[in-house]
Amino acid sequence: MRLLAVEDDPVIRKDVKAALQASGFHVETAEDGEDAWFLGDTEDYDLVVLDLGLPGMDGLSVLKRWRANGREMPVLVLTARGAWHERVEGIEAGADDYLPKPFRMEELVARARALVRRSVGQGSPVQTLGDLAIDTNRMAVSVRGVPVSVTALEYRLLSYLMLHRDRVVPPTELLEHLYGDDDAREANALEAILTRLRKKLGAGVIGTRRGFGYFLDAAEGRG
Amino acid sequence: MRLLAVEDDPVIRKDVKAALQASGFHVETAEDGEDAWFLGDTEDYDLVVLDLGLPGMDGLSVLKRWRANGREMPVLVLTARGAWHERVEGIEAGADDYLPKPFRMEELVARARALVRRSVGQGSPVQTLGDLAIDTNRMAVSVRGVPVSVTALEYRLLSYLMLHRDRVVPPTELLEHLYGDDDAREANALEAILTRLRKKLGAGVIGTRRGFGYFLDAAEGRG
DNA sequence: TTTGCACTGACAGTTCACTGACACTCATCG
DNA sequence: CGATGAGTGTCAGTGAACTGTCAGTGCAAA
Repeated sequence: MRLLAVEDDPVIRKDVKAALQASGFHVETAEDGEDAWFLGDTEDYDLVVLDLGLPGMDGLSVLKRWRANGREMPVLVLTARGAWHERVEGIEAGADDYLPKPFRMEELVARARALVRRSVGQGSPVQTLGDLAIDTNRMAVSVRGVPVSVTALEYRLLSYLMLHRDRVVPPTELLEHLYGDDDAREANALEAILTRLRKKLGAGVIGTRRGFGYFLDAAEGRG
Repeated sequence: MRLLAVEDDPVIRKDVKAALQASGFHVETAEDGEDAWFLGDTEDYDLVVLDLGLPGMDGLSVLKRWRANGREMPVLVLTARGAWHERVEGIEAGADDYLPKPFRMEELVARARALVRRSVGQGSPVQTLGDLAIDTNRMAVSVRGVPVSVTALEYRLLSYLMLHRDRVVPPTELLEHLYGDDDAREANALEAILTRLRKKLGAGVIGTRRGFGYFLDAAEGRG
């Protein structure tokens, strides 16, 4: 899960980042409206947490410009306490949820998860790409219809690649997703998981772009 | 059965909670629309009892937002006496049943049970999966037609797995369902119940997906 | 050819789930 | 009131599955 947190207060920003990272998000941050707008417009995030009170371009304007440019990622807006007009304007500008300050970190995490679940979990719980199929309800994986037994880490790695099927995912990002910053492992741990997973799935499912990262190979099985 | 009761009047809330707990529901409560919406959007309930007259966000808005977000749990709406327009609006907003105030607690319990039964079993109170059969009226369990005597906790665990037969249920969720957030037990308590239950049901009924959770094994007895 | 990233198999430590034993609580009954 | 038994949580031990590390190999890019 790739997430952008936009918050100008360095203390809150640090706390928010820590809490979201602890619950498995890969968190990037922006401090002002200009940076936020640029990142949100050029990068692909699964979720954006956006403070409305920002220096430079204010949050509402950022959100409106994203939506005007067709950026559809879910956005969770942080508003000052009691600022009802901000909430209404936020919803109208295209926010998917709002959270009034001050808030407990657990609440932020819960809402973030709910938003992601909602945006991801629409439609069939079975995602397919080429010969590969992942049933996110049963945590089950199959290739060409044949069930493949995968472990917890293997499954998380695979579903992350499936979620970001449209790009090459760097190993650092995969490591962060699997372990978080807290207990970092060596890069080789990731390679070990990949080796085992490839042995189970067969060749050609997970591709490598040397120096950049890994990706799901859609060409396999041509469709 | 996990249930959310939304009611601002503390006296009624207490009575409702007591009555529903006495009939076997695990009851959580919310006092205003904001809390209700958040809980209903982030937690998984088997039933919601919702008073329409609430401070903050009113009940109808809460219900509409749940449905707009794809939350499908059955909702029983409580309306003021004679407020016909509220009932109509409630049904249109996605309520599954309504109950005009004042009401007798027995009636509330009866309707709550009916709603859960309707949403779970398609009319029949007996649900089957593979060799397993659960009679939700009698709280009776049988395997291959042979009655099995189960305790209260075992039954609740089993019926919850039956309710969510289409997915793997994490142990944390099972713990929440069995005990609620209030008095948490160690994960081992769950495993103890599972061991006893499996001994009664025989092998192959309840499956484990290591690192994810538990599920009812439909393949057993093939049908 | 050189360089360095990526891959692999083997191994060992760790974690996870399961299980039996025991203790505690509570209701029932004499 | 005390005995009894069912139900259930906790503890501790076990075995198996999982996974990180290591050491060595392969291979792509420059």
